[in-house]
Amino acid sequence: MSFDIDSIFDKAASGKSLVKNRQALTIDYVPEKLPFRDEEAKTLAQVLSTVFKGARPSNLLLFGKPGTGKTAVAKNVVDRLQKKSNELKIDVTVIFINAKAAGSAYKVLFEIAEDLGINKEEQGKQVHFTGLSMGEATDRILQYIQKKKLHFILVIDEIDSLVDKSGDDILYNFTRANQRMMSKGGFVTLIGISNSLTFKDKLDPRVRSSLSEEETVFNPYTVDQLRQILQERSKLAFNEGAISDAAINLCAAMAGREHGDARKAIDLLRVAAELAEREGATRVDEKHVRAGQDRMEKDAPFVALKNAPVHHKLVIIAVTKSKSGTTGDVYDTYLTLCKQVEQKPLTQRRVTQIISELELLGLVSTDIVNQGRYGRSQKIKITIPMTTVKEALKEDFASLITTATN
DNA sequence: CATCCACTGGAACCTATGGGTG
DNA sequence: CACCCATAGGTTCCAGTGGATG
Repeated sequence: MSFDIDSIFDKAASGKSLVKNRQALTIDYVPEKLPFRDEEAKTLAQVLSTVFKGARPSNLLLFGKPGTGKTAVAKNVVDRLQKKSNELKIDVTVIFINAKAAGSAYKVLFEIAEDLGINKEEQGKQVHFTGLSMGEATDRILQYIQKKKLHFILVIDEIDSLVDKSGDDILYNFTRANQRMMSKGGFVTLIGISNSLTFKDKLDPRVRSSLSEEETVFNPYTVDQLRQILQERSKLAFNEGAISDAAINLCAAMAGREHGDARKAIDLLRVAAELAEREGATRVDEKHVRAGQDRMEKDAPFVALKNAPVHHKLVIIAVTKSKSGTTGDVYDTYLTLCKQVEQKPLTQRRVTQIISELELLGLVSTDIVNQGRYGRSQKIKITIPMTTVKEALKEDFASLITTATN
């Protein structure tokens, strides 16, 4: 067992690492300069600059596919705005929230309150992490803004997930609040960032028109742009000569194949670098990028499966064991599995729901088939190799899986 | 060409958890 | 104390649905 361990440690300790700034390869990293996004940044800055004249900037929506730089541009501009406002001694309160990371609508409100410092100051008017109604929580926040006459810029990243989960009530209240506060000195500017271009359709017309007073669409990067982005990022992240041009080009090409997702490209670069370091290579090459791509493809379903709740796992096993793969058949198989492991089975309704969740995760694929007189159903297939399933589930359901393969 | 199967998928409702206000 | 709140993860109920079959 001890064959290689010393040499692994030695390699790591010898300081011959390829990466000089690992931070630059993470998703959270916001670079100083954002190539190919000057126009968008300029628009955003122009809109927000109104605040320095003491007036309310327009609300703004930023659209674009994942990895097109929306969040980075917003963070970048907003950071500078804050710095400038400190310099000029003009009060601007900026809060940046990721609705998806926050989890639920209420938690978004809670985070806003937390960041504003309401909970430290306002005795009896705090926004606790549970217990209040949404309306009450919103009111308290708005009242605070009004009382303090705050010039408040609220950036909501992944705003679509907020609306999906709990409708546009919160947005409605925030946009409407401006009309009430107008004369009294405080105001709220909302900046929404959305991945989905159809996001606006889900909004109430009143919210829609006031939320998208201005709009900016982020187009995907071209492969060539991705290449340049990766090149600049590599200069920050890697030591001189620690990555080949070919590797960068390949990264760009792979990520650009679907739509120019810079995040994916940078992820891939990072994974490739890790693999290269691990094998003690002196620089990152094409083969590491390929291996990285490979690993990312394999890892995602493995992790998803391993962390899935018990019944999701059982459903997966049922899918692999089921003969015909129709919903009814899978459900029957699932029922017997439940009996074997002494789990209380869920209803069929819930199981079909789980199946569609698994489909979203890409673990399973479904086709609707019509057997006329014999009804209409889904044909469900696993889309990942059996070995992955076995590997991921062996701890929980070793016995079921061995019988599944026989 | 109407029928009718075996589901699909929307919607309301339920329960537990972890709280709140007056 | 009585009664209210949000959320996750379920259940119950039920109106569709597409096309092979009689």
